[in-house]
Amino acid sequence: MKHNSNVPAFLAKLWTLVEDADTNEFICWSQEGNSFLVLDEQHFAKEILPKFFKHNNMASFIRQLNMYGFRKVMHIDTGIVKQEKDGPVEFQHPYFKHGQDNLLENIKRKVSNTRPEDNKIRQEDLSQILASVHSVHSKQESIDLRLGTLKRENEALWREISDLRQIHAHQQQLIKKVSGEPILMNSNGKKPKYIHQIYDDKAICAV
Amino acid sequence: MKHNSNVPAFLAKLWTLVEDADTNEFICWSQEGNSFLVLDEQHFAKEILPKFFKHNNMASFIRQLNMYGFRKVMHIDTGIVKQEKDGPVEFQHPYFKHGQDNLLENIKRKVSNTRPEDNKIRQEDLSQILASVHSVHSKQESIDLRLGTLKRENEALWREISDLRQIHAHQQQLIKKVSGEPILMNSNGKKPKYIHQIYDDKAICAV
DNA sequence: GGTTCTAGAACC
DNA sequence: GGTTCTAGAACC
Repeated sequence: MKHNSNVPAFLAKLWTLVEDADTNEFICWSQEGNSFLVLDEQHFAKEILPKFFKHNNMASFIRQLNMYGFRKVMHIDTGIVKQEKDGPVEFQHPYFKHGQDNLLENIKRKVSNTRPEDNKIRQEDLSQILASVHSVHSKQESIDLRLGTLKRENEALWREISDLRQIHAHQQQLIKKVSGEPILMNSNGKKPKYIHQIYDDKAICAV
Repeated sequence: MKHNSNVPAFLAKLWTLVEDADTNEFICWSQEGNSFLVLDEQHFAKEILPKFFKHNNMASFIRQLNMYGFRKVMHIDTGIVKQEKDGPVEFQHPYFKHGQDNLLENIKRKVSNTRPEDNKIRQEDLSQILASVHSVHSKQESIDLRLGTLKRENEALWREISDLRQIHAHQQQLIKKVSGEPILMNSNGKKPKYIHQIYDDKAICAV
């Protein structure tokens, strides 16, 4: 293995440990070479681990293995035979294989605080969204009020226009009767534009 | 200790284990009696644990302790003296005290999936809120359109009324000129109600 | 990045 | 509720 490679210290030490024939009594490659076995857990933890790491706890060793994506190899019981409780522990990683130290650089330490940060962001999002909902809801209420006012005003306007048109028609009739010709001009000298003409080409939906 | 009490099996076994003078060599009360010590972790795990539990793993024992709220007692290093790595492990719980088995019933196993459920609920809330926001937003857009339409219609109506009033006024003048008296009645025989009278007591805000 | 204590989650 | 494997988080 290249010692100047970018392989983390833990992986380099683990590789050395498993490769080293002197410690094969306690930790070694499996038959297939795609996993490693710890044969005497107690002795391995107390005697071998401190020679490579700053502790002698199997738990810390396993924590590191999991941190780098190693998985314990479960020995499924084939039928009746009960799995021996004190058998060797076996760990495996797709890029940790006998004789293929070039794969080691593919093993990545799991990065922390991805989920905690996500949760915090989610919390902030939640607050922002709630504030936004309340804001939109308030505006909607005021718009609804305004809409109701406008609608009533509008209806009143239509009624007044209806009334005014009738008055106008009656006056027209009256004037026609007395003068013989209708008056259609307003003060601007232009023919008035009726509302139904303005909206002839637009659909007016009900409120 | 009452054997018919509602104390979980783990706590009952742990209490027995710590109390039992025969195992004091491996697990016993601390001097003050407010914590317990495991003196020879390796022997304790492999020889004592399986006599009380269905395993011989210190990790499983510690997992249970944590599950019931026990905390490891940390031995702070006073200054220069380095803490011995292989000293006894010590665990403590406010309701686990020498000679006070009546307190045991206060020790509660931590219930699981409180946080996961919270997160799931939060996720569901988030989805519902987002859907709600989109719904309200859509409605707001349609109301805005409707409001714009009504506003323009309203303005056109005001203009037409203005025109009609002018026409009416001119006609009045004309009729007055020719007949000597004004015509104010519409076809219903009632006096028309002008829009400014309807809204005299209401403030009309701008859109 | 390493070590330690505690917790989550799956399985029994 | 117990056991096991893995992960979170704090501290170094």
